[in-house]
Amino acid sequence: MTTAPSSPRPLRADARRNRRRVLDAARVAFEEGGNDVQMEDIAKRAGVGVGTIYRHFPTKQALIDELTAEWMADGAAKAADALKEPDPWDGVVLFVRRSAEIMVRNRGLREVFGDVGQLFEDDARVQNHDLQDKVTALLDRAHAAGVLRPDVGVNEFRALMCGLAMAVTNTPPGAHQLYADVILKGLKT
Amino acid sequence: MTTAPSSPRPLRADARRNRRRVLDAARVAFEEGGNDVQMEDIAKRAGVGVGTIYRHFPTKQALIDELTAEWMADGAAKAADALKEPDPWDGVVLFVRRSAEIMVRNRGLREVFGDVGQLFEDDARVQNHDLQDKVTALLDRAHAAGVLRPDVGVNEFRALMCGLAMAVTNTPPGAHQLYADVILKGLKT
DNA sequence: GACGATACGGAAGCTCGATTCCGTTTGTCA
DNA sequence: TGACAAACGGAATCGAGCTTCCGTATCGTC
Repeated sequence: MTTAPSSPRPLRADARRNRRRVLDAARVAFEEGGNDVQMEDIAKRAGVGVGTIYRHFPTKQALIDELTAEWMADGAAKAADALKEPDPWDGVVLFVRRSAEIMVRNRGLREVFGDVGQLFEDDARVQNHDLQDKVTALLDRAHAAGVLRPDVGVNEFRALMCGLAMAVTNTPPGAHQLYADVILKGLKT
Repeated sequence: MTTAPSSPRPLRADARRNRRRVLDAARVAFEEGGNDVQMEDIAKRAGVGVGTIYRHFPTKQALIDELTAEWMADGAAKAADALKEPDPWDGVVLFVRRSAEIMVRNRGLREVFGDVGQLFEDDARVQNHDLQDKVTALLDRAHAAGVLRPDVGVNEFRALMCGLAMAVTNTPPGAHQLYADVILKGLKT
């Protein structure tokens, strides 16, 4: 996933620094502008030339994938938090609410989710088993406690989260918790 | 909205025929492939040259807008049906269910909805007051009967429908009614 | 402090799709 | 049926972005 975790000699100091700058700039840019930020914008924000981006990431998509992996890891962490909640239903509520909050601020993530089909069918591109597993655990626990609609599995849940992302997209600030509430109410047994 | 409803001389017979063919081909194409169908595909399906499309519609966007207007009109008709339902809540249910069904089959419409901000803020481009008004009536009636969450107005409802569209997007066939149910349950007082 | 390997910047190239243009064809009207 | 306007087809043009390339600058090592 990350470039060369193994053998070849370590990056030169300036290269390491630039790689980080590119990633940071790209993160901000994609969170704000989604897929239609341009490579040149990112380069400008990072204070490097486009060529430098390509030295570190073979394509725009590879760069996005790297960020996506980060976002998924964050999500997995959030799910892990939610699992710490003693009450199974509270766990679900917490996770959905937080997800809504995150998605309001991250257009790139919303778009990635819109692509779900592609993203999740083919596990080659972005590793997300961790997120997948944690969410499954969260839902299983709620099912076992009989507080979550039994016909909602991970896939259905994911689709609903995509929906939430969409609803949240062009929405007056603050309203996003309303959508989270509607979905939560709909999910409860 | 439609090209020149008024003064200039009527279209020649072949032109009229071609215009219809283009529109029909475009409808099918956009329903299936959304915004990324290409003008040339449409031309091919319609059995005309690209030039002919441009004789009738100044840009690709104009063509999409024309179809969008049709889709909105359909939606308004569905909302009108729903208003005929004697029970206010049944009306909402009917409308949401049917909308879900329609959206599963129409990628173009889903994408248009994804753009909601643009589409509805600026009423210059596509006329949709009719849909807007009918849905407002539907919701008002349900509010008055006390069966619909009072904090859900047209805008919130629209956002939720967008969400539904998204959820429905990469979904196993048949599952879309599940999402409609979840949202409906969440909407009910 | 000199040399080779690495990395950099950003102009040029390439691809893909929308849109334009114009020589040719077809419909309409007398 | 002939003349003219209207419409057609589709090759050529144009623009937008991603990606490549290469001359120059920097790093790390001896």
